[in-house]
Amino acid sequence: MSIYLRCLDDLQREGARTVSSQALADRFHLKSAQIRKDLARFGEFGIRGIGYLVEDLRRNLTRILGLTRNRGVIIVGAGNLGMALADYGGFNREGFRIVALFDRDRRKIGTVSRGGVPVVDVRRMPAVARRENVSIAVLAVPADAAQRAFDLAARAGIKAVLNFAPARIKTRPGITIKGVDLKIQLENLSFHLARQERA
Amino acid sequence: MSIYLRCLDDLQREGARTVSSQALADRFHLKSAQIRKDLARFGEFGIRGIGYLVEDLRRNLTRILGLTRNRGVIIVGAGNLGMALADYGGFNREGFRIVALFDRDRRKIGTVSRGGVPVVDVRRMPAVARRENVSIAVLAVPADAAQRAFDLAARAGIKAVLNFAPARIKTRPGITIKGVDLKIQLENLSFHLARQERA
DNA sequence: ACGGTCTTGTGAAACGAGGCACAAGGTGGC
DNA sequence: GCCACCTTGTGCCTCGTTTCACAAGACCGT
Repeated sequence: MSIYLRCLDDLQREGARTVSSQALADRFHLKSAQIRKDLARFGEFGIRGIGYLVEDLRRNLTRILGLTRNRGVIIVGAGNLGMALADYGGFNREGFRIVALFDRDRRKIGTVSRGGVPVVDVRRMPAVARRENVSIAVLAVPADAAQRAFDLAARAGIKAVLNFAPARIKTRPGITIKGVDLKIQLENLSFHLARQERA
Repeated sequence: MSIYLRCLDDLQREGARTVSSQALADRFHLKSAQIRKDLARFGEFGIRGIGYLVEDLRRNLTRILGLTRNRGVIIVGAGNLGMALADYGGFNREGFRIVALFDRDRRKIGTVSRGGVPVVDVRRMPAVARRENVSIAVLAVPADAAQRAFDLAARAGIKAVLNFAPARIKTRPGITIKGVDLKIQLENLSFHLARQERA
């Protein structure tokens, strides 16, 4: 549902001052009623006869998504994956701010990623997380270190976790965890392929 | 739905010869009826009074998911992300086989990743993909190269694409595309956080 | 000022996923 | 052989989500 926001950014860049639910629906291969229902859940942002004011709707969406203040994010694990995620795409412009990478390897601690994100000793995670008021952590560690990394993040006051490690993590109440397991993604693709091939 | 397979692997390692839908349900915090419905969609694998034969069900699931022959996978873009994905976790054992990384950078071409995956000139993609009968590609390139990479993969006969670039790609009929956009993931987490904070 | 034409918001209908309960089928003990 | 006991497959129901259809509001040309 947050992909609407991305679309609004595009529209704003294109200079559109207003947009109708129908126009949005076309962009997403959806029905216009769906768009209206989604948006109406959080208040009446539209104007009948006109549509939605792009600028206004964009502000409201960023507020609803909790992106008013740039949320701090930490990345645990400064391997290839962690580095890649740190330099991914310009978050820093749009709602998120990668505060630091954490690792145990002494040779990595003290360096910075190509994008300028510092690599910090994992033991300093609680201090840094609290000082910068970080509530989101990304786990980019090997599978066998995932649970430990999670526990550490939990102790550091993290409230939401994005887990890239191919491991099932035992969470605890009050912490949202979302897994991004590449193998499952590939299996879903393979499943779709198998269906098509049978048909 | 494909996470069942992972569970069956675990069970087989534990030496279980048979498993009931109830036992599976407990592992996933689901109801037993759900499991049975899911499995019955593809045929009657269970035995009344006994449950499911682990070995047998596992074979059937891998067949349904199209993993009977290890599917070949290519990765486009040999940056940090591509390298990390290539060495991710032991796919090669379980259904997928990373064939090659592709890149345009001459300094990278000819090298191999830590896990032993070779980096190949992007112009050889069609030849390699067809020779190895690859049908899945992973896009790990910058946003501005994503569309070009996709077109290239399409010409190479790729039928399914996993896109890590933060860009919307114009697909074409017959090709399944699945986006894994980190920013959207983070926004979803932020949304959940915002909801909790308001409550 | 006023009819025509947009577009939103929303009640009603259609659809699909998830859960319950039970008949059918199979095992093991006696 | 028979009976108590399991477990699957499936018809029914419930509930949330998507879709449709329409009244209410807002602009525009005349």
